[in-house]
Amino acid sequence: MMTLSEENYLKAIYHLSDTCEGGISTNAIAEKMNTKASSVTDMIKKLSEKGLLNYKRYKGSALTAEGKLVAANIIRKHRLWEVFLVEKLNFTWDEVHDVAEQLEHIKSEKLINQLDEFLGFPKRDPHGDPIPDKDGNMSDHADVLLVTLNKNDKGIIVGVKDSSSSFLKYLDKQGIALGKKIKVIDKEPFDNSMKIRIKKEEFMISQQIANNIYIKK
Amino acid sequence: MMTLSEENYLKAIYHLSDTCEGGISTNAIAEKMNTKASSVTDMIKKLSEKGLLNYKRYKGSALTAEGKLVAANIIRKHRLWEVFLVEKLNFTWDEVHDVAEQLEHIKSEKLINQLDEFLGFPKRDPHGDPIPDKDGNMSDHADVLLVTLNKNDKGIIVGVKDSSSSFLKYLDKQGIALGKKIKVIDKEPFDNSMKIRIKKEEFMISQQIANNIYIKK
DNA sequence: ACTTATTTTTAGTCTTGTCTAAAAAAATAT
DNA sequence: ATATTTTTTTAGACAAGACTAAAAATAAGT
Repeated sequence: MMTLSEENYLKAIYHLSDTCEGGISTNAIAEKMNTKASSVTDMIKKLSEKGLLNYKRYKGSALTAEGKLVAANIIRKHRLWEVFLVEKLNFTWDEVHDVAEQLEHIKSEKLINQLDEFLGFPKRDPHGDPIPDKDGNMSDHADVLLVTLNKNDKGIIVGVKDSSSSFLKYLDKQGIALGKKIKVIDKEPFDNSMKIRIKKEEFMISQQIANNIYIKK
Repeated sequence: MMTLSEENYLKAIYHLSDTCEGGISTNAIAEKMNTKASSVTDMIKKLSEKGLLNYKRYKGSALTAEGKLVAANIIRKHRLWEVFLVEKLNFTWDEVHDVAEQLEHIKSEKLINQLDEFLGFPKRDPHGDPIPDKDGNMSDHADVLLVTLNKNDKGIIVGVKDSSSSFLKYLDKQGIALGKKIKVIDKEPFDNSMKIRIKKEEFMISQQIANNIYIKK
């Protein structure tokens, strides 16, 4: 049986593996977990002994197949609960994260599979992130970041990279939501800011914003 | 903020206060919590310092008003989740307890109030136990145990005292469910076993069974 | 009342997960 | 190549919550 802390470490390492290739550094984990490197070293030893990750002193860590499966399962739970909160309990997409962070640790196979069915086997969470299946497989974010589009390109908004409450609230205010059609009216080469059109309305967004929105072309 | 362990102690003491009047003994708590008396002493001190219960060495413990409120809130969450599991996720009434035991510790005011609304503000959980409102008030079990009925008495099954999986499965097998009309055909004075009728069907039940079923006359 | 039994508390230890401070290994710079 | 900086690990300590063993307070028995 997995402790709460172990689960959180696995999840963090899984997410870090997405961006960085190769072994994950102890410091990177410490930063993500808001803890100290020495604490990470201890936990890494423990997870390593359990066969959930591979690690040699002073080299980075990498999840084993089993470790990945456990992590994907936690993420599956997190994202299914997020769908539940938004679709059934009227939460907004910027409110769900903290609660899902708790719910993801509830242990019951039946619970999560029934929840999946109850929600109609959703493929994405409210932020557009893919929901892994029972075996940890999920449709990749093959989609592209808005910032990579050029003048006159069109697409559909399918996800966000940053799920912070403040970012999501900004999007709500601008009328930027998943599923909306978007067209790049103009792009400023100097700072990569762009003028976009959503539903007849045109406005400017900075590169920082465009860098956190996924588009399906 | 309340730890998981503190919450479980409060809940246990709250439940014990239902049956026993007066201060709850350290040993009684230890037994209910499956732990040792010495551990209970430590926790009692902690809860006492937090103003959640009153205690003097070698005397029993009793929850303060605030302690009761906290406990009732945990029970509220537990029972609402049980309703959710049975009504929405197709759990049977003997499967819900362990999962609800985990879910009851999720911290989010909004979550529980939205869940309450989503379920249609239920008044009872799947075992017939009353669900406290936000202020900790709940309709009492003014109902009577089946064992107290006499020959030819009639009533409606409204709850169970024992919620163990084995007991609930036995009831399912016998066709004994909440809401069913019941009539006492005969009662054996020697061992208090009774012959009862539910839906034209008559059968015998022992005192032990009759002692764990609540009836509304 | 005084001895015996029970209950409760204290004292000290253990585990998990954290921390700080210092040592060791690896990476970088000159 | 050697000195310096950065990263990682070790060593030792601490808090929460549990345990065991023993002491202290209360209750019961005769």
